[in-house]
Amino acid sequence: MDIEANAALLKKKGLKITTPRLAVLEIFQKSKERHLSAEDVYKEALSKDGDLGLATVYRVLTQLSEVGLLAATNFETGKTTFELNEGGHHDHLVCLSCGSVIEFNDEEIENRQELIAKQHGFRLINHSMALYGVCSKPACNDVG
Amino acid sequence: MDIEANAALLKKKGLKITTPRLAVLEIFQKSKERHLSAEDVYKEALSKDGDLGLATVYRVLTQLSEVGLLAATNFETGKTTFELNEGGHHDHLVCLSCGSVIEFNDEEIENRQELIAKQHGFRLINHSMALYGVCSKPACNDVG
DNA sequence: ATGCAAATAGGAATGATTTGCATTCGTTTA
DNA sequence: TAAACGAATGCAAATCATTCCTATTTGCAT
Repeated sequence: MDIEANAALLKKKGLKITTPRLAVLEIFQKSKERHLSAEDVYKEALSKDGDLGLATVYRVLTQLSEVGLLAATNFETGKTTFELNEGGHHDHLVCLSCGSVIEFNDEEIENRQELIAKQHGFRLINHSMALYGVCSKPACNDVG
Repeated sequence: MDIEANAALLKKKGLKITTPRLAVLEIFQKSKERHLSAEDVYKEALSKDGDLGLATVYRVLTQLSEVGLLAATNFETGKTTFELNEGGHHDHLVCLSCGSVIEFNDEEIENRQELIAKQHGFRLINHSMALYGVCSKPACNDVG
C-alpha cells in the first residue's frame, strides 16, 4: 500500500531504494497467493509495471530473503518459493493433489527440535519442515 | 559385497536384474559417504565400471527410491541426494559449517505431525524435515 | 535358443537459476 | 543541486540439475 513504508523498510535493512525492490515488495503485499516463485513475481511485475528483468527478480528475491523481509521455501516442485516474512516462523502442510498450502506452527515440535539439536551438541540455526499429503477436498480424493 | 544378494533384492521388488541397477546398489553399499547425488553416483560408476549413462543413473535412482531400496532427500543445495533405505525412516541434522549429517528419529515429532495433518483434514503421505545448525567440532565454532 | 517388452546410452531438450557486461540509477558529498 | 562513484539493472548467454527422445541392446519367459 505505502511506498513510503516499504522504502523505509529497505533503508532500515541497509538496501538502496530501487524501483525493482519496491515493486517486488508490493507484489507480495498485494498478492492473493502467499507463496510466489520467481517466475510468478516476474509475470506479475510485467503485467503491471511493464519493465523488470527476470534476473533482477532473482537477485531481489535473494537479497530480500537475506535481510529477512522474505522467507524462502523449497517444496518438492523443483522451484523455490518466497513469502513475506512478517511475524513468526511457521512450517507447511502441502496437498500433493491440488497444491494448496496450509501454514502451521507447533510449539511442541519446535521444542523437540531444540532438544534434539542440543542432544547432538548442535547450535540450531533454522530448520525446514514440510508435511505432504492429500487435503479433504473431494476433488483431491477421487479414486478414478 | 554380494551381487547375489542385490540381485535377489531387485527381483523381490519386481525389478529386472540389470548391470546399472546392480552397480548403483553396490556403489551405495561401498561408499564412505552415505548421501550421494546422481552426479556422485555417476562419477563413481565411471571410475569403476566405466560404462554407464547419466540418464540411466537418474532413472535407476528414481526406480530404486520408488521400490523403497533408496530414500531421496532434498537439502538446500538444489540437488537431490539419495541414501540406502535400510531400517526405518529418519530425519536429518545438518552442520552448516562442515556439512556433516546426523540422522535421527523422534517418535514424538512423528506423532505431532500425524495429529497436525489430521486436524487439517489431510491424509499424511510423507514429510521432510531437516534441522540446520553448527555442530560441536571446534573447527565449526571458530569465530574468526 | 528366440522374441518381445523393458532397459540402456547418449545426446539433445527443458526448466530453473546465475553470470558477464555495458548501461543506468541512487546516494553521498561538495 | 550537480558531479562522481559504486551499486543495481537488463539482457543475453551460460550453467546446473534433470528429463526426454530414439535407436540399440538386454533380461528373461517361453
